[in-house]
Amino acid sequence: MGTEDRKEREKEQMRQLIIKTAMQLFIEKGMDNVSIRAIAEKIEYSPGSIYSYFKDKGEIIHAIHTEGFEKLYALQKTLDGVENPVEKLAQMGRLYMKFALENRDYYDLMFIAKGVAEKITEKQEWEVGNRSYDYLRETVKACIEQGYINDPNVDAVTFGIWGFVHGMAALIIRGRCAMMPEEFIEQTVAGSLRFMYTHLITNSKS
Amino acid sequence: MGTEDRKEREKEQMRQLIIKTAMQLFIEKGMDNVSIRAIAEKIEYSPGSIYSYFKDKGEIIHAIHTEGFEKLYALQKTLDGVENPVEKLAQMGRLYMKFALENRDYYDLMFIAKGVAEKITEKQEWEVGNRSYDYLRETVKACIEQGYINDPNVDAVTFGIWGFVHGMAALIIRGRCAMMPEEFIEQTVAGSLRFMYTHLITNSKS
DNA sequence: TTATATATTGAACATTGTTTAATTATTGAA
DNA sequence: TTCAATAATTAAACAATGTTCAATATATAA
Repeated sequence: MGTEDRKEREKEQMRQLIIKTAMQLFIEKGMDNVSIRAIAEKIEYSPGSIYSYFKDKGEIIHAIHTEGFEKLYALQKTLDGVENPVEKLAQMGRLYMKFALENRDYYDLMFIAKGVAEKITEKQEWEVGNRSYDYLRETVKACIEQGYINDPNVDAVTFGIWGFVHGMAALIIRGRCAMMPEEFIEQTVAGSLRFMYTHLITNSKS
Repeated sequence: MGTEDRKEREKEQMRQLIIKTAMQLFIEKGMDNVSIRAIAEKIEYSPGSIYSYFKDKGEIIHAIHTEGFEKLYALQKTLDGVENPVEKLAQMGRLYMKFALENRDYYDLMFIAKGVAEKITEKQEWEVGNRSYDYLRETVKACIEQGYINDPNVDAVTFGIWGFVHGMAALIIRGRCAMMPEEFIEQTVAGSLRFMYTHLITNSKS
């Protein structure tokens, strides 16, 4: 009797519906203005019901968080064919920034928001994130090995480059760019990325 | 009759007491676990009283936020005597990172936390922050003018360097560094800063 | 059909920021 | 000093939050 299986499937469907609805509301009303009650109302269930599908609100957020990492990794994988590691690094930087600015709620949850990382205790939970980090790290490693980056410390360079792109994204997303007019941000970021890749990498090969 | 003045002074004292107490509790219990009631209890006042000194909780947080910028700028000013702009930039990076990691609650409020920047509508409120940003910008400008940095776009370089240091700080403070063991973080950051300044600046003069 | 397991509900709880009417304390003039 | 006016403080209440739980409805298996 496949009843058990169907039940399982329905449960998973309900979980997905909750996640989807939560994300919709996140985008619509901002991450901090979405209550369990609002999610429940939108799917026409009682607030209490949510708790038979998720332990707490944090678990919903964490599910979205994981979804975001899937999306980001999928984007990174589109660079698989790029042979030159420097070119790959440059493209990855632009791609990462694009992802961050076009999916601000996802990005916020993944890399900025409080109370998300804190609840991850099992190592396996970080896997989706580590996968993306390793993708960057391998590219940096190739740059070093092929003499494009003149620094033997793979981890320091990788973390630095990640920090560089994340830093700009985070400052923009969290509204810390009052020193420049809104319409200049995009070109400034583009200039920063160009500056970084031009000087950090190309120049140091000579 | 100096009664008016004294009243004013007492009011200011009370404001300071509230801010001080709030900051204490922030450090003690974490920024998100401090309620108005907790602050009130600690200073042995009723919760309602707080509201005759601050419009709302955001105003308390904003006061601490401003205090943080004063501290940071004071630190930056200790570099006034450094003549070589590259040296100054390198020291500023280390100093900034040190400030961030040793005053995580302040730093969080200043550059990461939500709902702080959003409430700042008057331009003058950004002054404390802009002062610090300009200090960095002037140093970068000097580096460019003296040929240490080979890129004419002052704003792009400044924003990029800020993003670079902020990015690492933010990732650490918000617990996104699970890919490396805790005890490696410090040396990795030091390595990243060194990498940045070595390659971005010194090399590009030639 | 009936008993058992499951899903869902709505009310309740504690905690939050905030408001407000009532109370208490303080002040300046008579 | 006394007393009215001003200011400061309080306690109670409000609405909204995440979460729990006993009661109810539904679906399943015998």
